[in-house]
Amino acid sequence: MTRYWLFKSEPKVFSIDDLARRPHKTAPWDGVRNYQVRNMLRDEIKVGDLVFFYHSNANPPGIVGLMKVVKAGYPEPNQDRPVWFQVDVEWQKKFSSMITLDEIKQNPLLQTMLVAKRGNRLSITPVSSEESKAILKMSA
DNA sequence: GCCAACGTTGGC
DNA sequence: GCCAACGTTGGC
Repeated sequence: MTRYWLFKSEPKVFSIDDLARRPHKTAPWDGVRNYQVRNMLRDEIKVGDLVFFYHSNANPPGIVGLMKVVKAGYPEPNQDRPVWFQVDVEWQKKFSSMITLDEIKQNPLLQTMLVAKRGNRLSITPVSSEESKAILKMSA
């Protein structure tokens, strides 16, 4: 069963277009420094899982496209004590228009999304299959 | 183990 | 740039 996730990135730092320009449209998702998210990267996120790319700190913020996990959690290179993990993601598609945070908040099916809740700061969150269907429908 | 101070995230 | 929310740190 395919699982869905939402990964946040500031487009000024790394955008969906940056991912599309990578060799093989693939990049390691690194730099996570939160233990809860680390554990998801290490234990839960699997090859074949689909990932919504969310632009945070953007104007407006929102979901801009879809990625796929092509390599499951492995330690970031050159780490010593606290070992941080990364996965590799591959660009799948960019939505013809972004689904803004505002639209997410206004869709009754997406009220449950963590990203719609104030104060949520996790850079990676699970997305239910119902939520993912609703998002994909909005993007069509 | 409590909790105040501090740092970071991210919407606005 | 502001600031609310919340995770982390470190003194006790």
